[in-house]
Amino acid sequence: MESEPTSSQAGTPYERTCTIRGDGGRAIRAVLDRVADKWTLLVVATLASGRMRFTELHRHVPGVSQRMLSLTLRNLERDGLATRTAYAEVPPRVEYDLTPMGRSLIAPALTLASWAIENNTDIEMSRAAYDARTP
Amino acid sequence: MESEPTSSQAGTPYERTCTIRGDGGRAIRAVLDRVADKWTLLVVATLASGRMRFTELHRHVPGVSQRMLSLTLRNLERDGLATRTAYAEVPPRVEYDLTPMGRSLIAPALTLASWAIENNTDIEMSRAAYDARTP
DNA sequence: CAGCATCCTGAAAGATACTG
DNA sequence: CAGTATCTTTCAGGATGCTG
Repeated sequence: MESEPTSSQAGTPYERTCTIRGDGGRAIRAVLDRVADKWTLLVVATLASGRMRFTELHRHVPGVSQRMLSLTLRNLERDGLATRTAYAEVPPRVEYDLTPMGRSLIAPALTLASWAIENNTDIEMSRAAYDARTP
Repeated sequence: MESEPTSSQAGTPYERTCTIRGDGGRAIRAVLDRVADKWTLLVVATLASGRMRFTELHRHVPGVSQRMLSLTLRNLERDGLATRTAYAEVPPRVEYDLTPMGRSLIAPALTLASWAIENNTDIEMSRAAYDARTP
């Protein structure tokens, strides 16, 4: 990782004003590296309604491939955000569920999602306008 | 042996329980496509303390290349999250600032960042444990 | 100073096929 | 059912050099 030359600019007190990157952005990096891929938040959001098995998940998360779902779930399990329970039955049954930590991610994600919903139109329009005046 | 009949899905009323993906994930997709790249949130966070010019920004966002900073800023401007003001001087001076909409993104981002800070250690440990038992 | 133009790479993700 | 195994594509992002 990178050492922090935060002292480069002693005169700027903005680190105190905005804790979002008080550590040089390491926190943001961490959370983004964790959840900013294409499927993680979607899977977490789907699991938010309760435990679910693989195929169910596959149906409920539109567009995800088996491969990506599999990878995403494994990472969630690895990070301690979801549990995987395999039942020794035939046919096999595997159920996924959020851990308390996984569930604690829902609220922050929801905040962001709400922001997205509220501002989506404005952003869309801003883009269109920008593209229109920029050939 | 049938275990308990996982009462998870009765039809699918979970869309009401969890607005995070009530639209099939389009909102999440939208916001992630917007801010989940490597630099956007960091730049927004940096601009949160006030308007800044290019080189200043370049110094304050550790690790960013000129190219990526330039691209990030252009996208922020395009999305209506930041403004770009060029002064007709020599040498040139260009200042960037957040728009109200851009500023409104800070709080949600902060929520997520806080979650990251709070849970980072647990996740790290979970990972280590997972990797240890998975050769 | 504030950038754009190029070239290049690795990692993420999609498509498809196969299995315990 | 619940996944792997491969192969291929894509493209974000880094490195470098040049300019108004």
